[in-house]
This record gives sequence, C-alpha cells and structure tokens, in this order.
Amino acid sequence: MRATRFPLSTLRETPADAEVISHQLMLRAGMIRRLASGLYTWLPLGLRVLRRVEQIVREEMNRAGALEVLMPAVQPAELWQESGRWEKYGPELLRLQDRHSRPFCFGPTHEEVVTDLFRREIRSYKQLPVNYYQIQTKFRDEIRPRFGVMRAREFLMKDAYSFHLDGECLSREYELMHATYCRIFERTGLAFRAVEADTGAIGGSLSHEFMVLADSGEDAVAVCAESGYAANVELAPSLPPQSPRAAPEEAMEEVATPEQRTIAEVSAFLGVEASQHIKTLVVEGRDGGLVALLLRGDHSLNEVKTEKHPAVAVPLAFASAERVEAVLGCPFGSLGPVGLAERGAVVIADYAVAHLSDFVCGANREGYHLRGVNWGRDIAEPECADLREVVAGDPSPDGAGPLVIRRGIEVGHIFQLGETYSEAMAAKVLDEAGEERTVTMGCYGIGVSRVVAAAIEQNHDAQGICWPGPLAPFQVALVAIKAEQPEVHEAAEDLYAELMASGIDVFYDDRDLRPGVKFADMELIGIPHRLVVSPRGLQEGLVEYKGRCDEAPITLAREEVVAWLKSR
RNA sequence: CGGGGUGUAGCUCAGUUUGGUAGAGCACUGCCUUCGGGAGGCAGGGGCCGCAGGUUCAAAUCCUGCCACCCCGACCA
Repeated sequence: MRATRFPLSTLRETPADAEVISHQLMLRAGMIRRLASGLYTWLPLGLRVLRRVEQIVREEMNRAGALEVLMPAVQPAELWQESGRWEKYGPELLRLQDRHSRPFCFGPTHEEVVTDLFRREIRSYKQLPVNYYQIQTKFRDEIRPRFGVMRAREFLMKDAYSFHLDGECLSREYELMHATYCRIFERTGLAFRAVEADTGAIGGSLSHEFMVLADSGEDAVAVCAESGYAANVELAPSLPPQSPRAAPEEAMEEVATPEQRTIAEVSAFLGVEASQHIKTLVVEGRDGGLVALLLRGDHSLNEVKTEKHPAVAVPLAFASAERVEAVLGCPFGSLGPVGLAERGAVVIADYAVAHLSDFVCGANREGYHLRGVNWGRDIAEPECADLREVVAGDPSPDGAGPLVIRRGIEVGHIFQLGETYSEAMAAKVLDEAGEERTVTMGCYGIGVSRVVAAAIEQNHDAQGICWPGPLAPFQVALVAIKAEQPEVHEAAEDLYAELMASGIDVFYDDRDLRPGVKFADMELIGIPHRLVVSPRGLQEGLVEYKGRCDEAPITLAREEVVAWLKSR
C-alpha cells in the first residue's frame, strides 16, 4: 500500500475527551472516529487490525469444529419474552418497534436466537454436539460508555453457543473452547491469563474469563506463580488463618475518639495499625433486618462473595445512615461488634477478623472506641464467613504459595450455561431410546473490538502503538528519504515491488514530506518493521532497518533485505 | 438518575468576567526556500460561536429553556 493512496489522518494532538491511552492512540493514529456516544466508525487503518483479530478467531474456531453462522442483529421481542429476559433485562437492552408497532430489540447477545435456530434445525442426538458461532455487531445501551471501543455501546463480538445431550459432553466442549481461546490469544501475541470467574446472574456451574494483562485493566485477578492458580478477585476465596489466635494481653477499655470516624483517622489517633481494627459495615438482611459485616481495617469487602451469604439481601445494599442510627442507635463512625447482636443486628465476621486479638473497634457510642477487645472474653465468638477481597501475599486457595494481584482487561468469557435457555425455549432432541431430551448448552464470547484496544493498552510507548506482529495493520513501513532524487525514487520503488511480490504486507510512505514527519507517523501507527532508503545508504548498497521497539537502527545489504525480513 | 464540567474552524484552545465587525497554533490549498526526527516565508480557503427563544441600538459574551459531550457516583452483570 502506498501512503499517497491511503490517507493516514493521524493527529498530532490528543483529542480532549479521550481518557485512556488506547483511546487516545486509536484516535491519533486514525483508526477510529466517534460518531456518537459509544458509537465508532472504523477507518481503513483500524479496520485492518480489527480484521486481523477476527481472522485469528475465525480460523481457530473453525479448527475446533465450530460452525460459523450469521444471525440477525435485530431480534423479535417474542423470543425474549419466551426466555423471560424481555422483562428481566434492564435498560441496557435497546428496544425498537417496526412500522407495525411490533416490538424488537437490537441484540446484546444471541442465546434466544441461537436456541430458536437449534430447535428448528436439530432433531436427533446423532447431530450433537454442535457449536454455532458468529462474528457480529452487538449493542448494549451502557449507562456510561467510555474508553473508546473498550467499553462502547456498539461493538464487535464473536459469540459461540454449543448444544449437548449431557453435561459430560458439555464439559468436553468447554475444555476444547478453553484450549481454543488459549490458542487464539497466544496467536495475537498478547500477554493473557485464563482465570476462574463468577458466573453472575447467568448462572451455570463453571466459567472462565480471559484477561489481557495491562496495568490499566478494569478487573483485578489473583494469580499464584507456584501453582498456576488464577481467578478474578471477585471470586478468589481467602483462606482462614492457619495459626492459632494470639492470647489476650490487654484489658478492654473504652477510649474517647472525638471526631475520629474512619479507620485511618482512628488508627492515627490511637497509634494502632489499621490491621488491628475492626471495620463494621451494615447491609440489608434477607429477612428485612440489618446485617453487620466485620472486616479487618486494612481489608475491603468483596461484594460478590458477600452476596452469596444466606443472611444478606440480594442485591447487596448498604443500609442508609438514618436506618443504622434508628435501629442500632449509633452513627457509622463508631459502630463495633460488642453488644451489636443485642441491638438486633446479625453479625458476621470475616475469617481474618475472628483471628484478631487485642483489637480496636467502635464502641456503639458516638465518639468512642474500644481497645484491647478479645473474642470469647469480651464478646462471644463470632459467626465467620469469607467476606473480604484477597490481597497480595495471601495464600493461594489451593494452598500453594502467595498470591499476586494483577490488572486485566476481560476479552473473553466462557460459560457452561446448562439448561436455562433450552428449558425455557423447549430445545429438545430425541435420544437413542426415542425419548425427548432437553439439551444442555455452553456459551463462549470474545470481544473482538475490545481485543484491539487491549492490545494497545498492553503495547505502546511515548511514540505511539507497538503492535504485536500478528495484529499489525502492516508488517513493514518503507520510507524513502530525498525521494526527489531519481536514484532514491527508483530504488524505493524497486524495493517496494520486491516486498510486495514476496507477499510482505508493506506500507510505502511515498509522500512528499520531511523524514521526521514520516518517522513519527510510522511509529504512531505502530508498524513493527521499518526500512529506510536514502542516498547515503544507497551509495554503498545498504538499506536501514529498525524494529519498532529497537533502540537503534541497523544496516542491511540491499540484496538480502527481503530474505532477512521474511526470516523475522 | 444525582453531582460537577465543557460546547468557538478538522484538532488543541484563547476571547465570555466588563456586550461594540470572529482569533491563535496545528491541519488544509498555492508559490518559494528547506529536507535523516513533527521546517521557514508569502498568499489563501474554511465559522449558524451547540440549538431555540428573550433583553438590547448592538449578543460568542447577559437571561430562560433545551440538546450534546466529558468526569465522579449510583444503576446494570
């Protein structure tokens, strides 16, 4: 491709409304343009990258035996009413009406449509298992789209749905998809981890997320280097401390802590470390009462795990300040477990809290705290549960060494769905005995457009994007310096022709611009390899080469350039 | 939905307080010089100052309403 036939539309300045680096660079490199909130046009350069991701995904899905289909983006409400999601799905579902006032939605996902397809097409167990997939535009009316295509409303997704007679077959397909996803992300050249994930409201027994590791990632994952354990921190259990609790040394006393409300304030005021404090959070209980959750001062609440506790209302809701004062007779800043059960709250302690001795907590009296408090002596032994977010250094749940916390961007998610949709929509086949059997399902998603943004979050520098080779819009940038000199022009054209002929995807910057401008553009758009033809080198039959991430260029003999590049 | 902010050229932003003929840099067009790291000069093109009302001799500027976008939070999974 020649630059004179491929307008780059790069920007020197960063558009003001782009917050994260991938969004900034995608705009500056001229990959995307915003049309409206959460809606983006892919320009030629960006589309080349998107297509590369798509192609890797398609090849590996095909290789795994999945069957590509293309389902409508617009779906009739009927199907969603049948599955029950027309009512359940919130305002994220974009609802439409056609000219006859019949209700439709723009699909945020395709379980209903694919289940309908399945029940119409597949009759016999002999046709199972089957895995349909598509690469298609989805729409989710996010409350707050942001970060460019990272969290857009309209986005490109690969979604796959498998159908099985039994759970064993589903498990095999799940494992195959797990392996296929690993191959896909390995091929993209990105650093990623497969992590155990919460199944959320979709339910099902097993779920993994695929995370591209990047410091700017929205998700936190807990990883154990020794065992390979990896899970979303939403899910990662914390183990109860193994050592015995230290014996009490201090007597319990009430101390005045005027105007000291937060753990940090009380900790500084009393000169006691936050890890010796108990933090008391009050949430709504399932039975309509209040539940007090006790956490160590330096720990934070894990809402996903907490919601699974039978005493806690779903969804998790913090009690209002008014309600806490009315029921417990004390404001937030001075709450503590001592005497709280008597005031009518269910008290649940995190395991780490139950392990404390001589701790500090609120006195349930405004402006006062207790110190030197001990379980079994000053207050009954608590009911315990796993309530907290794991932190770096915690033991891995499988008992093998410490956890490390890393940030990740969720780019893939696989679920064992079970019979939720096949049951609701009567997706059945005849088994060997001629009996009707409801099938069991898996679903497997990859955020194709998000992979592009995630790749940039993980691979960029001050100059711009540093594409991993498999995702790069072009492999080689060819820059001619002093191209107005006939020898240079001829040599560059000649090299361009040779690169093209040998199948190398080359971007030839034949624009009549100063070298600095061309170099800056080639680096911004992140082409992995750069060749420079100049009068200086040409005299000695040399061409300059520089990798996008290299410190300094090297020189190559003109004759060996193409062969050398092909070996890279 | 609540709070905060911003809307002026393709991009980044002045100008609004204190009403008086629409600005700069970058980008774009032409010419000249320059040319291995985002050159310089000269000459140009490009604006419903978010939209609609209102006040005024006069509105980018003041008032009212609306819209869009961004940030924080809540919501959602």
